[in-house]
Amino acid sequence: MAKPARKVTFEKVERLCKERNLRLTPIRKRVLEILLEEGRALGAYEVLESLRRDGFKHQPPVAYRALEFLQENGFVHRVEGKKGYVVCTSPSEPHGPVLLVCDSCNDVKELRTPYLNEIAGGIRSQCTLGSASEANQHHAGKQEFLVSAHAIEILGCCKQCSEASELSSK
Amino acid sequence: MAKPARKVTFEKVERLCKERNLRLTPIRKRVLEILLEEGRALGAYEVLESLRRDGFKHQPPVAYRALEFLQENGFVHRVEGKKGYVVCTSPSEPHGPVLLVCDSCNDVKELRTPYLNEIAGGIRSQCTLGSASEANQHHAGKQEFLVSAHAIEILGCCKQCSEASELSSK
DNA sequence: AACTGTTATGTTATTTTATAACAAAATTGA
DNA sequence: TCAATTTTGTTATAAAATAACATAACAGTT
Repeated sequence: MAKPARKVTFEKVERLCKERNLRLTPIRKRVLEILLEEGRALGAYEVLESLRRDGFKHQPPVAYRALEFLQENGFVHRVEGKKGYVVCTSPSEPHGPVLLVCDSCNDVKELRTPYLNEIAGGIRSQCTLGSASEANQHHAGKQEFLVSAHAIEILGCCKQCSEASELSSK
Repeated sequence: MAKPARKVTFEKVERLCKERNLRLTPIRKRVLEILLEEGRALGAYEVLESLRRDGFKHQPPVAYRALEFLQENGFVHRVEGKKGYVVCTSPSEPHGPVLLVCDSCNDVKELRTPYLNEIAGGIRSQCTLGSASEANQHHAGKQEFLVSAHAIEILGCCKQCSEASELSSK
């Protein structure tokens, strides 16, 4: 079930890189694949370990640079609360992420429009890649604050983990 | 101008600790003061450096433990994007923070109700201290995700820094 | 006051996360 | 093919966070 979605995302990123003249080099491509395959928030050193297994160079900067490239171009989101990275589910429209982060398994679901619109009031591109909702800009405005981006992380417990803990408590 | 507000906050925390039978020990008290005096997001090691200057013990766990205590009890918020900590402006009502974080000076403003309500749809206590907005819980529900807390960080440039950069560019 | 369980502190060491700096290689465009 | 730019390789280190365990302080009994 997950495979087709992964393939779609991967090809979309490839297409976007072509369109934007970005170089999706082997390392960058592999890091994207690793994140897609895992489907949850991965730390840079977890990515590094996968690169090592794949025979790639695996000093820290290798992973950090690839992740930086993917993040700067809107293909992955940083999950601050987990010090990790996760693939963006709608890389073609720049946006600040709204992430559902499972505390127990690090699974991340990204809320998409219309959820995102309802919560944050619509996306508004503001700087190169960062973005902010109109609602946030509006309220921030009263504080005379110029919004460039936002990060919304909602912590809790995903369906799988809830069910697992229910079972074990019986 | 800032002094009275700091004093108010400090005394409110002292009162809350008394009410809740929490031990606001000298170290914890000093860390709270340090954060109040600085008014911006401070990293644990910055706090540590202040403790050192004040003659307190200053190994990393000293700061981390005090910050953990203050955070768990809702007196400070963690600023994930800055790996820092900032004093909560409404410690008596548990809530997930909505923070305006200045990228250039680390100044943090916390949006309070009604901003918070408008943006996130009202506060709803859900676990011991974490909390989540009804709106977030609602949307998360469609994903069958049990919300326990949220972190909303809005990045940008504060008034002071905007003005400073306007001046320097003339 | 002495005892006991609990909470907080002191301390050392280590782990985890992230970046600086610079050389070498690959790629792009003229 | 040359020059400029970007990406990669590599070493070293910095910065942030925690593990583990000993000691001390405190709270509530007797």
